[in-house]
Amino acid sequence: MNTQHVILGILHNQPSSGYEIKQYFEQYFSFFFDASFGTIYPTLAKMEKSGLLTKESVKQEGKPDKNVYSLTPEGAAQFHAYLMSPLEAEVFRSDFLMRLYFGELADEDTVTGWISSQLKRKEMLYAELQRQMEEFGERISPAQRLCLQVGLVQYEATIQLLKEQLVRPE
Amino acid sequence: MNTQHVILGILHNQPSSGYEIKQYFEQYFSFFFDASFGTIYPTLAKMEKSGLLTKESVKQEGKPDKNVYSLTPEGAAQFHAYLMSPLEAEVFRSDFLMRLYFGELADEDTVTGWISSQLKRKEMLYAELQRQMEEFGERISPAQRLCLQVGLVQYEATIQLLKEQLVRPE
DNA sequence: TCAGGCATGTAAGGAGTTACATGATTTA
DNA sequence: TAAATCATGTAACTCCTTACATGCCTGA
Repeated sequence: MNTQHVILGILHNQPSSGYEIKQYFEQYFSFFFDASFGTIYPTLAKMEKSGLLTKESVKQEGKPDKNVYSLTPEGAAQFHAYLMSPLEAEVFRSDFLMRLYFGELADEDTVTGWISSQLKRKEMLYAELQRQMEEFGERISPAQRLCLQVGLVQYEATIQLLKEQLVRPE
Repeated sequence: MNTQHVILGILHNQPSSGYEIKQYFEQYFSFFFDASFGTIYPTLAKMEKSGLLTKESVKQEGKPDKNVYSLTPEGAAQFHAYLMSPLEAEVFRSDFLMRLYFGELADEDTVTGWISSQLKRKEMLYAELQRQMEEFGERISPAQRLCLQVGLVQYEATIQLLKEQLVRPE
């Protein structure tokens, strides 16, 4: 799974510009994927060149023009091929856990600082997912709901554990 | 946090060869970090060149020679500088969640297949963490124990949710 | 008039993977 | 003698990020 696959998926739902694709990432699945403009724009250009997308310039009122991309039949086929390909392993890399692992080498206050800032982050992400579940929970597909739930239960479990740890460290 | 920092941490505990460092990754924190030989060996060479490590060739009985690396004072200083630097955000990229998100575009059996293979993976990782907790739980530091616990509670929560989903999909 | 949002792009570089290449020793 | 484990390394490539560059429009 790479940026190209995600772009295919988004454009399968509706034609969009690079800017809109980035907003989509941030709104709907920032918790398990992200990509910068420095990836998105070159990827779109490459995909158009290889025939997966078509570009159309669209004029807007009170805003700059935008390039709206749509899937070609080849683009749609490529996306379905991705969905049929073997599931890839998740990538998880945690600076927080690495520091905990080597925590003996730092003083206690430093370790507590890591735990409380990690807790704060998780709480913010959790609140954002809850907001999304309240806002979209009724309208989205069962699979999309499960997607949100996976995030929610993971954050819940982590938040609870980290809170306990701060109350009675040991 | 990158491979260099992790190598510094491991060598802080004990001098090791590249091969041993890789084994260490796999045994103790494969669930939140990994790196291939193609990263480890060039990184070790670079670190030696820049004065963070010293290399010593060690002969072994019934095995090829190995290059054992040790931290220099500059290496130790660099590691402590890393521990004092701001905590970085976790990186999480999930092919599984991405597919769920676009799940309407695949048929129901395919989605069920993703869920059950994801469940199987998580169960294996969970079993491995449990084994580690039983084997090392008494001997490791509180911070290292917390590290394992974070993995355990996240996997537990996810496994439970995915199981429910397979029993009564909706 | 200036900050902020909208919009697109490029260039340089960092970090990592996979595949290849080599070769010793041990065990079945 | 073949497979598995131990051990080190390189080369090509992929993918991505950051920083830079540009410019329009809106609202305070």
